[in-house]
Amino acid sequence: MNEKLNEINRLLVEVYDDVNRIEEFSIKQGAFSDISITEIHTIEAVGLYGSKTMSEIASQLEITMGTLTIAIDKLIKKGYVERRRSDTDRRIVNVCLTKRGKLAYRIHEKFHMDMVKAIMSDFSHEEEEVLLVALKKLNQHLKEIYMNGPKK
Amino acid sequence: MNEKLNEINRLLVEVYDDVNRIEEFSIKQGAFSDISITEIHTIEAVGLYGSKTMSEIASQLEITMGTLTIAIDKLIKKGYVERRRSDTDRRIVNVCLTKRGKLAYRIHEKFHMDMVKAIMSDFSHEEEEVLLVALKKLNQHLKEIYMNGPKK
DNA sequence: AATATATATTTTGATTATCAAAATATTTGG
DNA sequence: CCAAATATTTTGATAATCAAAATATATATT
Repeated sequence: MNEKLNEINRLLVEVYDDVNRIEEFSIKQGAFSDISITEIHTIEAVGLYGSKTMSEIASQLEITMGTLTIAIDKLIKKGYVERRRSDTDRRIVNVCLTKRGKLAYRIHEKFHMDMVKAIMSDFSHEEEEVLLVALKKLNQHLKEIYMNGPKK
Repeated sequence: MNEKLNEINRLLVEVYDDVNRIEEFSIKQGAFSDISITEIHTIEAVGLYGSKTMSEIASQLEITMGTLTIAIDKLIKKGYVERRRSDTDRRIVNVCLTKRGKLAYRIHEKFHMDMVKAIMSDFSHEEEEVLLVALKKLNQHLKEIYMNGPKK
């Protein structure tokens, strides 16, 4: 019994590490080698459509606004995002993607889709369904653990 | 079709982020709040039994030896590992866990097991089997992507 | 309206994790 | 014995992060 848990744990850890490495690798190789994974995630959080405030982005990424300010400064320098003060409330800063930022977003999105496609191509339709259900449960459970603390 | 891929992708990303947060949280709350996730992973790489050389640990963690030197310095200060020069080849440094290091290792291992147990408790025996197979395939696939580059 | 309080963001000062390249110490092959 | 190889550490740099202080603006209260 414990043996199976052990194997699942090992597989999860390996999958986790691999995803990390592959994502890192795909960025370093691609057309946008001047940005890091962290920066791609910031670009993702800004989103394709319209603009978001600093607080919105920071809370979505679960980082402080201080950290975000620096991240956005750098992304502006590199030409991926724009910063604009709101006209209606001049405390608020609106951030949106530039053309280049949107392109980076789309390419990263495609990378993710290709990865998932590659993974799924091995599965039968039935297995696919089970995996979907399993992932939902897994996700649900992790959220619960996160809410209530990991104590057993 | 694309819709399902999208959902699987979203679930995978969420699971990934949750695991990260939960692991972080579990360390910060527990008996070893003076070490980070990175440090726990270094402790894991040193391993419970015997000792490992700096090169072995660095290559396992895929970090440079310079980075590892600093990490080990800090873990020694905090009392989790010991450094000893080999008697047979005085260039080589052997690192092993202290009592405290071993305890941290075991507690982190238990955390992982508890998490997997919590996840699996929701699954029927059949689902469990499918998940195991799915994880194996997923893992296999990721390794292939990693080897051949993520280009489709 | 004037002032106090609240809100949104940036700045400051610090820490951790990381790398590449240079330096050091030791071993091994000729 | 010396040159080359090997194992590690040191150095100098950068990225990502936080908490707390500072700044700017809006809102509420008297």
